[in-house]
Amino acid sequence: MTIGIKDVARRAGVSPATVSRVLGHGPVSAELRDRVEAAVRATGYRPNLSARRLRSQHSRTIGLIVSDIRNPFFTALSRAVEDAAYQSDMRVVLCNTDENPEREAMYLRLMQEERITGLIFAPTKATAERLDHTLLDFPVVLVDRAGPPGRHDCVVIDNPLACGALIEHLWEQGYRRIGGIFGNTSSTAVERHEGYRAAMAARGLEADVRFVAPNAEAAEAETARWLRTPGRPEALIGSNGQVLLGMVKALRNAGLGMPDDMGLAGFDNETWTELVGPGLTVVEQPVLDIGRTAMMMLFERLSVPDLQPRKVVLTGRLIVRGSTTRR
Amino acid sequence: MTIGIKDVARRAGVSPATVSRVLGHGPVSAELRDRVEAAVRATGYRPNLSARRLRSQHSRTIGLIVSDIRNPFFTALSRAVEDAAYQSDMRVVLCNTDENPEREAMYLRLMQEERITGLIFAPTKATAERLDHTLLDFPVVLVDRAGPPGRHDCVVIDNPLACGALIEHLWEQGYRRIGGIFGNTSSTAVERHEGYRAAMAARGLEADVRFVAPNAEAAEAETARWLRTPGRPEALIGSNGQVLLGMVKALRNAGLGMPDDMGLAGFDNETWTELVGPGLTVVEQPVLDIGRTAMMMLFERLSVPDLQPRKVVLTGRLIVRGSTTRR
DNA sequence: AATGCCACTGAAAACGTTTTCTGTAAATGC
DNA sequence: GCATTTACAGAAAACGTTTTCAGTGGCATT
Repeated sequence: MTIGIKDVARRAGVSPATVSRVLGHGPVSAELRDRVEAAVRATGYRPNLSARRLRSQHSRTIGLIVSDIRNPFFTALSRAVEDAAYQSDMRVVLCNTDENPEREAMYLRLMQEERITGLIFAPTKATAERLDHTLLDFPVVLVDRAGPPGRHDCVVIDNPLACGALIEHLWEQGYRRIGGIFGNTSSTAVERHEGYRAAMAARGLEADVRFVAPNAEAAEAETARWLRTPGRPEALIGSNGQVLLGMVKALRNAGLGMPDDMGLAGFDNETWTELVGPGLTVVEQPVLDIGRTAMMMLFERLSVPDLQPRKVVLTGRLIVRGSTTRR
Repeated sequence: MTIGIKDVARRAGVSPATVSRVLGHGPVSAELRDRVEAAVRATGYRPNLSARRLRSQHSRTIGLIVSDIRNPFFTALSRAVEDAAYQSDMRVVLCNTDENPEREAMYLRLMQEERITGLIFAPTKATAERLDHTLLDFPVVLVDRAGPPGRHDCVVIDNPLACGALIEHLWEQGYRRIGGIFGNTSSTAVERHEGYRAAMAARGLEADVRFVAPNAEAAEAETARWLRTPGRPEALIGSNGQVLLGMVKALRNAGLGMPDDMGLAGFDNETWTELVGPGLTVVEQPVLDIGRTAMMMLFERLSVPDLQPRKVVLTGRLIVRGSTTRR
């Protein structure tokens, strides 16, 4: 049916082995190499990757499991990973879990069946804790979210530090009653929450928080509810870009202006954050670096499998905009 | 090394063929089926997809090639495609071309090597014209962008109509000198440009357009330049979400307010469009429908290969917001 | 009691490659 | 000038499945 390496071989008057060697940089004389290359062009031959992977026993594929590809943080991440992968002549298979542990399990199974060479993974808290690298036959690099210490390689940002910077900035701007809305599925939100709590406590301020599913709809609903309760905060922080987006919508619907009616700050320097109202104060995460670093760590682990698990901590950058600067 | 179907077979005391049949819904007695299933669980067996694909000669994989995964239109599309695919127990392999024909060619090659069962593709003008389904051994559905008429299945929106609605609305709001910024790589931008031109001509208005690479940076630069020239328009339209984003930034930098200093409208109802300034007037595309329809068409074509190429035209929805309502 | 059919099972071939193993001729070392 | 290495080429095995082919035994039909 479709043309295979044998057809090319016949046409070039050589054995299939020789064709394979030409394609795979084996030792072949110049003359035969020319003949084979001509035959490849003439026949329009395309290698069958399934056969190649089966025989050679490596898939040259890396898996990338994220919680939501519609979140710009993860799309940027996936671009970084993909670009790095293709430079090493590797494919990427990308999956969305919607923060759903069942889907995470299903995709982990898929990754095993694909016999991927390595995985980059942003897991929910639940599976991060359960995740056992001894059951997986490929290395894993956790990204954006850490698991239990010392179990997996991971690359994250310093969330407590970043949250501290956020609170310090709000404090300097004169905000005192500062509330927070945090996601309820990721270890990252937990860390940010702890950073928030510590920074508040250090200044003798009282913490006031809500937890929501980390998407805009949930965050908007929760914020709207909060705004209607008496004694609401003077400023709010949101634990990621999607949450922040929901909060902005709620403020807008409530007719509250930033920074005076309410200060607002959060995480992820998404394109729209500089455009909305007076601009949103955010902590920018070095997404591209996170992606590239994750790939590097993966490759290192592949070449030296029994390295100690390493944790790389990058740092976010505070971008101050009008949503929190009231004087 | 890793456990295969033979190991399962040995453990269950049956032949590999029987195990395969249990896994693949073949006819097997209840007793053996139980033994095999127990053995599968006990061994933790995971099928090898490469081997399976090689032998069975179908990959159960559909390809999705888009121009930029960071564009929310395409991420939404990819979610729709992915969800539909997984419901039919198919995988998706997703690729970014950056509107670069070389990358398009490379990914088309990859798709052949993966022996995908079908492709959903948003091509640049250049490759849409060259694309020859007779050279590809899988069906293709073009999406968002049409090729030469009658060559491929495709699903698009009615761009001239949508552009007409935009111009009509601006006309009603009293705008007369209306300029447009259009992408220079896609057939979609061409259609929108033509729709704009026709709608302007129908009202005796003079067209005034610029073409840019369809990304925010290029659009911002071009808009900034345009704003500095004398006799600038009273309103502008942008041919997609990224272009629109760049235009907003340029207006903001120039200190021009909407809708009075400048009216602004365009395509793609991205999350931020309702948040920026008085809200942006946009044509919303039914992305989810586009994705689902594309998958449906692909499946239909797979079951009835020699259908005539069909073009499905959906319609956009005009969402009027403050950026163009000045009274 | 012979025949045909059905439901199930195993042996073996097949999928399209890469890799190992074997062979040959030329080149090199003494 | 002989032995040994080197450089290349082909035959055949192997990768882990699915599928074809050929039974086998039981049951129903004549």
